[in-house]
Amino acid sequence: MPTIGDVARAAGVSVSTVSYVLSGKRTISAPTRERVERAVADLGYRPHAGARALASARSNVIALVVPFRPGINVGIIMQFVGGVVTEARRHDHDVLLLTQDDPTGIARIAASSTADAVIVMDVEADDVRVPALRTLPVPSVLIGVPDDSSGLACVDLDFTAAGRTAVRALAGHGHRRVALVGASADRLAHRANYALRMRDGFVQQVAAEGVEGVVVPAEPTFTGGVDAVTAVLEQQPGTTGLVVHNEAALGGVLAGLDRRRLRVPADVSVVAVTPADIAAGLPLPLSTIEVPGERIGRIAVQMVMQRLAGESGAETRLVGVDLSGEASIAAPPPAVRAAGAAAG
Amino acid sequence: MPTIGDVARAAGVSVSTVSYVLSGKRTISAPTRERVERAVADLGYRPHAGARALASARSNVIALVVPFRPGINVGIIMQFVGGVVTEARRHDHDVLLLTQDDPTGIARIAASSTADAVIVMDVEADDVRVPALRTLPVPSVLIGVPDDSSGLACVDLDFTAAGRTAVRALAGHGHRRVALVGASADRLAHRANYALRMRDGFVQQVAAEGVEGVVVPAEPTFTGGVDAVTAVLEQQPGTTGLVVHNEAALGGVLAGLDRRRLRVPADVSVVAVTPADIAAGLPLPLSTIEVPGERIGRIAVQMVMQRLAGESGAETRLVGVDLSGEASIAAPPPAVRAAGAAAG
DNA sequence: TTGAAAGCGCTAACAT
DNA sequence: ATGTTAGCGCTTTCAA
Repeated sequence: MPTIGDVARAAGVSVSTVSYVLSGKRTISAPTRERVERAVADLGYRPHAGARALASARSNVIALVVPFRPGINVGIIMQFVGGVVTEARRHDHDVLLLTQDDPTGIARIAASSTADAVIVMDVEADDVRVPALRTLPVPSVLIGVPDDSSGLACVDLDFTAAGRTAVRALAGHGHRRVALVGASADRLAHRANYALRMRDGFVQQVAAEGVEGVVVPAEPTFTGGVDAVTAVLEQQPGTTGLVVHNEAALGGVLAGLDRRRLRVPADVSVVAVTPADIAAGLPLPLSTIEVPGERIGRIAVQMVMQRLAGESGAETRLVGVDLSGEASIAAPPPAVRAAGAAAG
Repeated sequence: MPTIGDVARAAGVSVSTVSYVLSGKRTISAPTRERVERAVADLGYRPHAGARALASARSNVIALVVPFRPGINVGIIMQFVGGVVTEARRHDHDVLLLTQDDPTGIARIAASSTADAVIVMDVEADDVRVPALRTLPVPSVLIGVPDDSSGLACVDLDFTAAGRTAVRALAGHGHRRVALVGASADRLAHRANYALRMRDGFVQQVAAEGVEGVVVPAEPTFTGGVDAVTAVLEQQPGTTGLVVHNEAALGGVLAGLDRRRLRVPADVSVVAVTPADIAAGLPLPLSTIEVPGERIGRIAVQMVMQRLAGESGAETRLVGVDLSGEASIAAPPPAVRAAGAAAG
């Protein structure tokens, strides 16, 4: 591999000139720049990443902590990751993968200057990693919002708004009994922040609308969705509106309804909170509140870059929600509406 | 951040002694080692990754090229990635994420000594990246086998054997008309190697058993599975055995059968080629040929480590398959069997 | 506008 | 068994 010295020799300049041509931190005469650029191209020169990191105290690497535990919706994870990697490359950074179950990973990466910053996915409300992030020698950005977000940079979809928006839409069409088919029991037990906030928004708007509502966890599998439908109808007979915040269970939910001869939306209205491509793969067009995973990943990187540039500190950014269309929302069937009113 | 010099001073030894204690490349007296280790712990010292990479010509990073294109089964991807990261950490390496659609990524990472080796996932039969891998200045390992694997290190499930095993099991139970519900048309068009080899194995064994078979692509969605069932029954009426090699469509396939009142396995036998956890999430117990994604990821890392140690060169490792149980395989229904025999 | 040279923190000869 | 020191390849003062 050629070094910066080889390039300098080939171009007939000093190594510092080559360095400055590459970094653009000094004005260089056009002829000199050209000679250097030609030499770089001819030799196929790439700066040695380690040497650069050592001299500049910047690795140009972002560490990303990805959850691999079961009960995780892999689809949305991949979207986040894709957004992070793409945006990082736009800022000339690479992404280093860390897993949740490597407890010392973050500290190791930061203390060894392997990465300039850390992005942590799937943050729990009382996440044990959060206190350590506050004292980390490199900036960090969380995807998700812990209970105590003081001093932290967080970004996520506004799940509370998602819950409220979904219920508002259903209630607006006359539904009086609604249900949230949400994250798995395991995720709730771990207090996954998105699951809690979704539930809060759902519950708040149920109260605000004066309707009845139940919250049912679902395993992120086909079977989980089928079982959730059963649970909903047992726990709250006459439910006509479903909010499904569990992409992996969505197929099962629709199958469960189908199996009971419940048509969507004639008998039951459904609002899906899911990445767009998952919704597109389902047998029915669905009214969807999109979870823009890729976009959130990109924002996380932008927040990292701001912090590496010394701008801004603690901040929570909640991406707004948007309910697309009325493909799977309609008024509840008259019979049930009457029954619901009678029961209420 | 403390440096190796700070540790040396605190322990009252030279920097090289600290370095050797850390690397274990020299025998150190017990008392000295203890003093150094204590100083390392007290100061919370971590070697600077860039400095180490510069001095040792080793970054201790493996680059992993992950596909993010649509039509990809994210579940299996995540399994590979999890296996790679876990095993890499066991060997004191970190994993850098590269995406398929960063065409210069591999060359950049290798030429800049950012990574010591590259693992490439989702290799296509005539993958354009393959020639470049042969001349890369760092070792590479492919997950998947291209048409011309000369000079390369490859690992994958033995998909040909998977196809044959599935057909053999179905034919052994008396099925005369079988179908492969495989990868998406898009993946086939790109000549994804696993899809081709699965198809080859299926076709070979269909011929060997003297039965009839069709191959139907399926989009990796619920709808894709439903549609595939329709296509199978149109293209080959009386089909009683299904081999499904498309985890994301599996739920849809079962739903499609259910919708036609075809019971599994009383009317139709099903062999699923899928990661174990996907099969576990489905409404029926399925006879499964497991795709051991995590294990293959681990093997890829082990192959990397061998090559970094200077051992072994070109090699293709095909992980053997195993058909678990007969939960969803039974003899075909008599009526159909007779019809099949009549038609054959 | 350019060059010379002092580090950055570590590894691995080369000494002893 | 341990210490000394010359680099590794780059960035960035300090000079000119």
